Amino acid sequence: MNKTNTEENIIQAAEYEFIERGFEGARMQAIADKAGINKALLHYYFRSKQKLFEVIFKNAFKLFIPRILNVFEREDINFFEKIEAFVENYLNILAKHPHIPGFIIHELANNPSSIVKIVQEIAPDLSPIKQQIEAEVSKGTIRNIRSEHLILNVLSMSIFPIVASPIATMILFNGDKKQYATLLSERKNHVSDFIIQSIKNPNL
Amino acid sequence: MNKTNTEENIIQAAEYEFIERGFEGARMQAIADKAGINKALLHYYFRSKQKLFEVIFKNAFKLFIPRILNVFEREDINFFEKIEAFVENYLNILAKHPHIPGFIIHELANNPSSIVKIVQEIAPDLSPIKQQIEAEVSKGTIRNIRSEHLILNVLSMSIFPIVASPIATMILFNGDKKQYATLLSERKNHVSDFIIQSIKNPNL
DNA sequence: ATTTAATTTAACCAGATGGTCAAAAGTACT
DNA sequence: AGTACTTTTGACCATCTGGTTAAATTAAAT
Repeated sequence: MNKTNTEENIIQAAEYEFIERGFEGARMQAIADKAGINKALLHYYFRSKQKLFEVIFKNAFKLFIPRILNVFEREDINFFEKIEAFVENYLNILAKHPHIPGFIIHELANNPSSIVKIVQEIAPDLSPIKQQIEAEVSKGTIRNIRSEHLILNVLSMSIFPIVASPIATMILFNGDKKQYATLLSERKNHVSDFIIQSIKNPNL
Repeated sequence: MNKTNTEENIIQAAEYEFIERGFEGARMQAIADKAGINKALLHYYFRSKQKLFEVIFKNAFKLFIPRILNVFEREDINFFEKIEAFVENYLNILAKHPHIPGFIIHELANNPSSIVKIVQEIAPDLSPIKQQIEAEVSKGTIRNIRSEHLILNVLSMSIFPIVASPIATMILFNGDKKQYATLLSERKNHVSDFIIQSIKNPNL
């Protein structure tokens, strides 16, 4: 076993454990077992549970501040197409990592300074997007809307149905997961349609 | 100290502890301290951490399946006004209990059967609302939309900004909580506007 | 082959945690 | 005042948990 392999094994195991159970629920022993190593080796590579957690959290968070925002820097498509592209992209990422948003939200709920720091470091700068929205409002392509609301609406309709899927499945489909999965797949088109329908200037 | 008082004290303390820290993070000792009693008394009233948790979870969940749904049974207002009334009501409840939705979502993430059972018992029946949406589509007052999507959109835009407030505050306003609070207060009008704008039939 | 450094393990430890128990304190009833 | 029942407590326990240490194994360098 060389160092690189073990370290990677640990990270994968820790990722699963932390994201599935949260910091408090995660067990160092479980991570060691899943990585096929001794618990002491865990502390040899990452000094403490806290340190290991921070590595995992950082990785997870990075996944969700994607280059996807770059969509809004493209000049070959218009604003509505950018929204479509963004939503589709984001929903794809969410489908691949459905447990990460809930994980991030939960761990951030109590605002432990260690994590807040990480978020601040990595957090993306949305001001270009804000400006772009404001520009569209000025141009009159979309009706008057505060940029923050629009951003929040897009993120809400994309992320929430994933984060709250257990309850949503029960309430909407009496627990039928297949039906809910179908609904989710429909949302790749639905969400952007719904948004564009709402913001587009009806006079054009 | 009479029984009623102690029991109520425990429940209040447990509510705070569980909702703030989650089942795994909650400590029986902390609950006992906060209730001003002995830890053994906790087990005298509620046999185990699990049992106590279930009581708290049930209470919390009940708060969010409100009679508010009754809004949709009113006959004195039209569909759009119902949406407005619902959103305003729901956002008020959320403002009063901002930590409960995240709590419910997190505890349900791993689908422990004990909790799933509770949810199934209490979960509201949305079929009247679904039918109402479909009726509006037939009437042509709103454009064609699948009822589940509309419901999910309303809930998403209402709940997500509260659940994800720590990150949202950082990303949108660099951590300025006052600005975010202002934004949230604006949403009582914004969310229903945004929705109605999206679904209303433009030909009418 | 021998020394040196890195990797891995088994055995332990201290503190925390949920939970128990027998006795004490309180209450109600006669 | 005495009995019976409920409520409350302090002391205690078994187990779990993150973390440590010293020794063993393996790999790298000379």
